[in-house]
Amino acid sequence: MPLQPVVRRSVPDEVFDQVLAEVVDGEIGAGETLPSERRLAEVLGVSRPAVREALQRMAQTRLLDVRHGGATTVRDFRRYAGLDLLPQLLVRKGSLDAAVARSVLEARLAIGPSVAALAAERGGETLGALLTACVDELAATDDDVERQVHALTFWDLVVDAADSVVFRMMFNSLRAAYEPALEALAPAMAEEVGQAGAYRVLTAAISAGDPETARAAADRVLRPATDSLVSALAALEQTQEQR
Amino acid sequence: MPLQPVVRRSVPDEVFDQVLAEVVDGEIGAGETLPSERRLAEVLGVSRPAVREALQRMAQTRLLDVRHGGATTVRDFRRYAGLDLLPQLLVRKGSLDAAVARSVLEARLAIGPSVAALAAERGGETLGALLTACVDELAATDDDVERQVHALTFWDLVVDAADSVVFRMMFNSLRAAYEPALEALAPAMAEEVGQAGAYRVLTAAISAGDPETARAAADRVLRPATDSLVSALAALEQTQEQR
DNA sequence: GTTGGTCAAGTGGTCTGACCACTTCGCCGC
DNA sequence: GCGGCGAAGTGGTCAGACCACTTGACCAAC
Repeated sequence: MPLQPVVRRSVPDEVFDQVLAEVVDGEIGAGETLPSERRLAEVLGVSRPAVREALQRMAQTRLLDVRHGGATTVRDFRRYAGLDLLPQLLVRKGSLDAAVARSVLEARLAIGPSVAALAAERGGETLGALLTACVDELAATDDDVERQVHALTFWDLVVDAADSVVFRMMFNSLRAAYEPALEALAPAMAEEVGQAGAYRVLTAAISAGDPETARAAADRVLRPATDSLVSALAALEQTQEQR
Repeated sequence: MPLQPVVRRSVPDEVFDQVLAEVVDGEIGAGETLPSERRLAEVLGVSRPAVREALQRMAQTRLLDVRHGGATTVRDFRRYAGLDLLPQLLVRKGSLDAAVARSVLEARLAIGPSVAALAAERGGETLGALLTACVDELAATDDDVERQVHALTFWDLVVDAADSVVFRMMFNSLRAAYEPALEALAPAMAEEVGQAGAYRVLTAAISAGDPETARAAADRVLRPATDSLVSALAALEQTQEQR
């Protein structure tokens, strides 16, 4: 068994997670008020600064509305939460949320091709060589986890070449949600990252500076696994509907 | 002159913004270490908890790496920052960053049609009526700011109907960046939100449950303004290249 | 009755100073 | 050279205090 890094959870982290769970699971609905910082500190058995830090972090994520002198109220996270909340939503209570996972797959299928097209438009001279090297590495290994890492690097290069901050940040957010579960997802993604050929075609299109071909090639890289996983998740989603 | 709400900036807010600016402007490069919390508190003339709160918020945004007992180092925000950083990047030092604005436009043009297609697939019975009501309101006013608000509501409904959390959160993040500048952008967006007819076509396609028509209609709503603004920004970007 | 003022209670905002837990790194003895 | 020790410096946490603000009840003046 591979040794795991020791997880060190600070007190504010713990508080953050607990309050977040209350909010996300709907225990405290939007518009309701949270207990006061002092009260929370007392109940949780921690100091007020610790509570405060956690609440401020939640406020920054637009999950709380903290008003000086007034009460702290819960906001509707569905309406206000940004993409950075994705990791917390994707894996809740230790298991993957099927609806969220489906949504992630849909999003990357929608966005990936557009990013590839932009990369084809704007990619510099060296891009082709970098991508090729990356695909070579992907093709050279048999390990699905390693393949995923290389696929991620591949897309990282593509996103860089697209030269669009918003896509860059979207990619960062998605990766932040994806990476922690990378090992667990290895079997699910094996189908996709095993197709080195598809990545080669995409690389060629991008290198050639042909946006529309690149868009289609990217679709061909992403669609098969997306489709099969989405239907698998749809089945799972039925099961999960115990909420 | 319309009365403005009083802005009340807390000490940690102030610290957060200052440190963020240092990081985003590259004054402190990725990998470099920040002064210690005590030192920062002293230099900024505030208490350590205030500094701490700001730094923790930055760490949550993946902009800093805070290690117990060790130094606090700056991470490469280009590689790690999530979409929630968008507002801070879009308007820096009080003025709009052209490259970021261009990127926002590109992203919404890439994503909007896909969301519309999903909405057409999944939209319920009442969706059409809601969208129509929204477009009616949009068509009924002459004020460009109001029109934008209605357009935003329109897309809000579409995103809801698409029933995909990731797109929902992307939309939330984009809106959070967009709304503060809504008034300033009114002239730029007037062209788009003035085309009530295009929104009607899109509404019809979504109501009809026809994904591909909806995709094309959404493209037709978004593309004209996107194209003209992108070229305007390209010219501006030349000017801004004094960095 | 409505308006506006006052005041107390409760909340978040901030500070101080202390101590704990951890990392770093140089010194020391082997 | 190498392992271990320990001081110094860093972030983590706490307690308690006080300030600033909102809220709502109460009351006076119109």
